[in-house]
Amino acid sequence: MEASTAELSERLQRAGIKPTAQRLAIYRYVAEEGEHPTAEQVKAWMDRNFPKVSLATVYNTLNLLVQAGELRAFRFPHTDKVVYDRNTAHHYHFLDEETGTLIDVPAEQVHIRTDLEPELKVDGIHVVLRGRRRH
Amino acid sequence: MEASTAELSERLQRAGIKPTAQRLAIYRYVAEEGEHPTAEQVKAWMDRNFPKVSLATVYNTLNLLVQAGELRAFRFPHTDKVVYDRNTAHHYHFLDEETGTLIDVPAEQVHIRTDLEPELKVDGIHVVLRGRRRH
DNA sequence: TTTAATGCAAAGCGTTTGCACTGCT
DNA sequence: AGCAGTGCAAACGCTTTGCATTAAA
Repeated sequence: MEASTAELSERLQRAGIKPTAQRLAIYRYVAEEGEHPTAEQVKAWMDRNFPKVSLATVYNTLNLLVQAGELRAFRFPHTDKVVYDRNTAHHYHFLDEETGTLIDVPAEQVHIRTDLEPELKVDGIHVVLRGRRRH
Repeated sequence: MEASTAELSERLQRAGIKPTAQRLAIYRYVAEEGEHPTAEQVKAWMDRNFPKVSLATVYNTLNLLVQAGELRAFRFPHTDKVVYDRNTAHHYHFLDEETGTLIDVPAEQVHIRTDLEPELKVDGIHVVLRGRRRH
């Protein structure tokens, strides 16, 4: 499911983002290749595949994509770095504490029932499952 | 349930922490008065109640207390600042998005059932409920 | 030609660290 | 005297910002 440059470009335009070459490269990576990358990892990929892009542009573009809803940004307990997630669907995460790897968990695989005081109205739930993946 | 200085002092000693005046003051605040305070808030309280304590000592002491298991440190999605929690029992949090207030939620009030691929072995779960408290 | 995007370096924010000094024991 | 604890300022890691330069419509 490799999207063409034209497709990616169109998706950016639809999101209200002018599809410059730098943005397309970043978008291609985070939307197709990167697995929960940090800004640092995006920058490293760009250095290899689209040299001369500044870290500021990486951050600016990632923030744009997040604001446009094309990407989600998460902060996890185990690191200070923001992690970008192409999965914009409702889902949770499993953190493999051995490797630091994040694994998407579909919302249907986690069932939560709360029994709170009635004045607490829940609008959303954040779940991080911590553990190990057997190998 | 105001603990005496002697009691607090003893608790610190039992935790392997030498009870200096600064540490006692910080411990008194976070263990009895502060509601999920940040280091900044601890420092502000100290400035009012125990002047001349450095920010470094605040951080060092909070870290000591966390290592000793007397306190827990959390990072939440809505802020970069670490939040200290005197509740060392297994519990979750409700974040009032209107006020930024954190409310402890006893573990018994949240029931979670997961249905993951068998190779994912869960050791712990992080839950943050986001919403509003009706008033 | 007007406007937006980029690159660079500096600043910002929360937290940590190095090191000299203080004060118990 | 010895040594843990403290205070100060500098350093740190990640992210954002200001501003001059470049590219695009």
